[in-house]
Amino acid sequence: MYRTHTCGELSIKQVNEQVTLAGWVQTIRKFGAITFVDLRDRYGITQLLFGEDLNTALDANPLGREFVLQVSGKVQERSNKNAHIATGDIELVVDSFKILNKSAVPPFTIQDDTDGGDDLRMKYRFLDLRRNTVKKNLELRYAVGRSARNYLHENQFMDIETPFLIRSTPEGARDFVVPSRMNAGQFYALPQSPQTFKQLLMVSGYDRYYQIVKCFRDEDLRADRQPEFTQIDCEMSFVEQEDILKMFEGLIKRIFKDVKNIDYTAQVERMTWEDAMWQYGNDKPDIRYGMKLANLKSAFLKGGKIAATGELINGAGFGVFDQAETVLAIAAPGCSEYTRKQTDELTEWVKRPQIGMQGLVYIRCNADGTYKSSVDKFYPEERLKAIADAAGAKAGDLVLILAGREERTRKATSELRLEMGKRLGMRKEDEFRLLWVMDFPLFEYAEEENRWVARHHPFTSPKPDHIDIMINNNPVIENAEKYLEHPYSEIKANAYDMVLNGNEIGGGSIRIFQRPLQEKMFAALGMSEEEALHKFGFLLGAFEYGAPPHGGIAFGFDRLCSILGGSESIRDFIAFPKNNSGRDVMLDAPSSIDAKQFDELQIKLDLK
RNA sequence: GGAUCGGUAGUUCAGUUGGUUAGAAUGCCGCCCUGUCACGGCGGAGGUCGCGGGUUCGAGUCCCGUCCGGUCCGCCA
Repeated sequence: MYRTHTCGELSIKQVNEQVTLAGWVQTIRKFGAITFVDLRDRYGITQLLFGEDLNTALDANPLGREFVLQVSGKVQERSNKNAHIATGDIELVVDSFKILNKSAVPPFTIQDDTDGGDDLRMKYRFLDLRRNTVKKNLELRYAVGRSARNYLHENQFMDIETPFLIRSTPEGARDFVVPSRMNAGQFYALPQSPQTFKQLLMVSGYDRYYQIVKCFRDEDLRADRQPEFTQIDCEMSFVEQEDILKMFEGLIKRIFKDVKNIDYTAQVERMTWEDAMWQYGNDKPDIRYGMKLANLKSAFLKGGKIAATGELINGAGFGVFDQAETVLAIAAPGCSEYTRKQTDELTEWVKRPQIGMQGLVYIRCNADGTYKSSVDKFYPEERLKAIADAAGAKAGDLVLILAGREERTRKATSELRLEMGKRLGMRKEDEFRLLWVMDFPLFEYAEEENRWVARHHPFTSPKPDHIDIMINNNPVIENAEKYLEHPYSEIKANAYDMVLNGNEIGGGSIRIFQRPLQEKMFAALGMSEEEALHKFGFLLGAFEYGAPPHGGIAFGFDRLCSILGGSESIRDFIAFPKNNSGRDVMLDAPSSIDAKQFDELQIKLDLK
């Protein structure tokens, strides 16, 4: 027997018991004849005392960091207790020990605040995983998964596996492809999601399905995006949107309770996509704080100067505003005292290429009721007050105004709102606010391809009221610049995203379940009948055989874990993640393959 | 595809206007220490300044190229 206890469980109760532990050497503290060794395993740390009995004195320094050690001895109460660790009341007086394995000196310290950089930690990820902080993240991930499984199981969801080697359908993200040896020249694709399989399972009558499943997308990475990632993938039959929203806010609330011990009793708020875009400038608003976007129509800003007659002079305002397609503002609370240096810095911030604005106009709403702005010469004070009021500013606030092309300005103002929220400490890590964003547009117009693309995916159903618009109109666009005037722009989808603190953690829809509508959808996306049959014939065929009404949702498991764990990066919550360029630096993958493998696949490499 | 920051001891970093032998902390090795838990004390080893080229009397420092890593934009139905 290698051990009788783990390194995390001994306490005052076991005093005088003879025990055996096994684990890794965390630290060695030598004091002449006696030596303290902290022994670590997955469960905790126990202090070992060598040398009280001279037989076990460690004279020749036989141990090193991360050696694997088996020790036996008696548990004794410590004279100096350590309140920082669970086993701090006791120590193990070693009477015999065995080095089970030696260790090379690790390239970084195995501690909570390691001295290792990200790159090095990834290369030696097996050592990094020994660290308490990383272990905690994986434990949290396990807890989230377990909680989800329990909830879904209790609600009659059935875990069914779907294949990883499937057919490539170049719609949406790029596929990872895998060559087939037995079918030379042909390739499997790894699934971007099990979407069509779970819909087929609905046709098969498994009316509540779930899977915690790997998905693969060959797109560029981010701190919160990996090429292989995990979804909590769910689908239900005989449901309306309302049923799904209730079921899955229940899931998230359950996870909050199980994992964070948070009773999320509040109603999960709901917002239409349109409101989200107007009020927050993006489709995943962080509603932990206000600072909503105010739309200052350029007409309102025009005519700043006042003629002798008391009338406003049309078009005499700040030229940038007069010409802008959109003028948006936020009121940063309590920032009226910002120094020139600070406002200049914010101006530089919005001018960065990632934000891409030309400049930033501000109005100080001073505590004494006066107004001061960077465009004073264009607007009299009462006009500034009117603008500030429209932006929802109070005395002491700083109004920040951006102007330009609608899409860019909206995006930039949204970013500025998030940045100011961060700087003002309004995005509190321990506060969680859920939100459903609903009624997304069904289509988006892809200018490069001159066609409509599905905003969610091509299996999403339109709002019942909008089905006629889809059926009765030709998707072809005569004038690409005026796509907004096309009836398809009006069509809203039965789709919903769950947003947590400004992050999209899940999204889904009520699906199309009738063949004619699904065919119409493929046609709307510019697919010919043959093409649709070729790519999705199996699904269209299945819809002929009694497909039930159904819908579902998929949650980004890694991202959900990272948010619950208070981290920006999902890599911390994945045991073996890829780096920024999609590489596994530990395995040094991807790599080239043997000539023999190419032969078997009948593939000749000819890189451009 | 683009922007931007970084690469100096095992590790994390500092290194002034281009100027003597490239430093600190930590880790590592040795010695001392019977109550530490970030132990302490003394001593020691450890460097192709990512790589290639250029400017210069002289380059860690300036210029060009390249590789690697981080973050972001595009992309991610």
